[in-house]
Amino acid sequence: MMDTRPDAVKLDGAGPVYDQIRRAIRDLVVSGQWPPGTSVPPEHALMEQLGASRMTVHRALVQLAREGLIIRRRRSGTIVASPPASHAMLDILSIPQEVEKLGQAYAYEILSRSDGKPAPDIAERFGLKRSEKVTHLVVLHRAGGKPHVLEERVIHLAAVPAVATEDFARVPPGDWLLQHSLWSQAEHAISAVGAQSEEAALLDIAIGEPCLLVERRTWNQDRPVTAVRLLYPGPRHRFVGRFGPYGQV
Amino acid sequence: MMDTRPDAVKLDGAGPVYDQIRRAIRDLVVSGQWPPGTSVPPEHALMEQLGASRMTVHRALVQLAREGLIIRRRRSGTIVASPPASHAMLDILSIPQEVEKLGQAYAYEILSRSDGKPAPDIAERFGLKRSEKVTHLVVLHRAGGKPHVLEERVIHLAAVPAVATEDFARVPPGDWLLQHSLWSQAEHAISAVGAQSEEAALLDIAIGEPCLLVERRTWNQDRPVTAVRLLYPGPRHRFVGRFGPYGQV
DNA sequence: GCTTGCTATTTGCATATGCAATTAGATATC
DNA sequence: GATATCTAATTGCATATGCAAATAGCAAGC
Repeated sequence: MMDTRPDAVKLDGAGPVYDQIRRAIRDLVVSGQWPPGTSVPPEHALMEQLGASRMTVHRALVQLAREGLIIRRRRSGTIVASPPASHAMLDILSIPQEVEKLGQAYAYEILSRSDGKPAPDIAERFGLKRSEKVTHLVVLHRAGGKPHVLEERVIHLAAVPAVATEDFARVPPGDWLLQHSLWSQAEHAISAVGAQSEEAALLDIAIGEPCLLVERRTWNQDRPVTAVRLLYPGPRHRFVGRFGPYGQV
Repeated sequence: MMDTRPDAVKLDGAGPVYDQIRRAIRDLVVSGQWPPGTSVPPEHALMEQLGASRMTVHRALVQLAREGLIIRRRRSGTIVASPPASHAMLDILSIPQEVEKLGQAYAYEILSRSDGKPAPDIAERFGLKRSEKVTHLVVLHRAGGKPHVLEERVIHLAAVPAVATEDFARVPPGDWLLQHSLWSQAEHAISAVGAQSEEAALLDIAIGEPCLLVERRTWNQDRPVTAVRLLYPGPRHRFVGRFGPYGQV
């Protein structure tokens, strides 16, 4: 057995007791004073040491377990977890918000629209059956007058019937959908591609210029709602995320 | 006042009661039966309706509130929240894990190493002061014999003294650091760039070919630990993440 | 050695109880 | 009408209690 004499848990008197306990233990873990594998004192011991009831200690520990900092097993006790494979959290803002955050003027333009059964190339690009009725849109978003991102989207009429009577004159499709549709699952994929000729022309860059491609598909209870390809030109654009181990912010 | 007659909460008898309640309400929210703004019945009402104690109901509601699905205020009651700006969660695996997941053989090679004060071009690329001592590494990771990703990394000697005596012969630097260093903050940036000549040669692609560039910097309590640039060739590579509204999985 | 079963430890869950904090809405007062 | 005050609804927190479930470690039996 390893020596697992843990440094004492110290409360700071600020806020609810269960949260003081939670923070105290969290700090011991993230500061490395309790490295992974350290055994956390059992509830009864903490209860005595801290003068709190077992349920209060329990509440703190349950929450830490849900956050992934500790692992609890009946009879075996509680140990500090190893930091899991991290997730990078990237904020997904709507495009108008994104541009506004850059401090630039936002504008958009619907370049094309078609309704009904999809053309073969579109069906293939989005993995659609030819029989599924969709609305297909190409939208150019501008920031400060310059092309910011090229959006190509299909919206499933079965999932969002209201799209048939919407012309997207005032609100771009992404934002409109947030208001007029529901989704329960989404999938993102981020990759780098070279701009094709048409895309390059619209984005005002050279053919083959590297672009960030974000492909997002959303479903509501396994029924597809919308799929979108967002093409961001070159090194101009980057996704940034900040986070801590154990998935914290 | 809006009509806020909520559909009944129904338990399914599977697992702990508090979790049945949590799931039942979560499902009503994510399915849209309780749209944002709907008022959730007060604890006493749910308690009677479900035959559970107030603390049990409370536990479910507290958890839903922490997950951001509902908003609770004393006296005002509980309402369904609006979905927040989403985040895309991307799994960040270590590179060996990443390759293994692809079902390919993993290998890596240290292409260069230098210790001490950084050369000017390196200092600039990573935003270092000339006086900070670092170890600078270039590593090529292969999957199934082919170049998978080119890694360029600096490790701060002040934060990780042990790096001075490690040759990374058995474990690549990224994985080694997970074992031998602590971090409390990290920042990712993902962008698309064209391969420069040297990079292209090492990755066995054409100059200018689009690549995904992941730049990650980590700190421990505001002191820099390591910074890395990972260059993934072309459309071969994509980051994928799945998630739901309200930040769920 | 191997398996089987017992026992004590530790966490998990649910309840009942009581009080504190917040505040919407009603009421009283100016 | 405006303002101050009160009241009651609602959530937040902590405790005490009891039992259930899992299981590590030990003991007994083969």
